[in-house]
Amino acid sequence: PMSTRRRHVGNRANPDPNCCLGVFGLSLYTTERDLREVFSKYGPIADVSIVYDQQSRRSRGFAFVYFENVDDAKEAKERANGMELDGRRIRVDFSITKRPHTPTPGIYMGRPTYGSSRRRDYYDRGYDRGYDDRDYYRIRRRSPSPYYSRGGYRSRSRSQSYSPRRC
DNA sequence: GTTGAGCGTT
Repeated sequence: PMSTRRRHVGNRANPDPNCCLGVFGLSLYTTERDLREVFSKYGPIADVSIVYDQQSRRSRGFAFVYFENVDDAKEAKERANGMELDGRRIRVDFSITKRPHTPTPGIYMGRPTYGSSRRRDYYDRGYDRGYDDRDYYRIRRRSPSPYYSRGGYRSRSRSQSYSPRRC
């Protein structure tokens, strides 16, 4: 029987819920610090990264916010989508990608190929992807944000047993 | 401080 499972990269219209939110339409003057301040209202943040243009060093106007827990990411997506930030209406959605691509080494990393070398494409291609490396931002995770210890961290409704789905 | 769709290679 054929698998009905979708490809994990997903489609762009309906990204599956996950801990990483893409935030689009940012002002060029919004900083990662600003984003952390806003989004930590919904739960602990693992990381925030704005995407910068390589030459100009300016923000490209979008960013990724990594939550520790998917449920907080869901909540943040609902509440922060359409919010105004630094004079711009921001769009918030689950990210379809998980992390920046690993830079390609630029040299052939596969086995030496003698003669029949259809293998080469296989090895070359694999290097640029990296969408599934779930451990990537584990090692980049910083110490918890100071913001949600100063009272802004929303308490769970009715304090029921709550098992966070971590990512 | 461009006026702006976008899913990333510090």
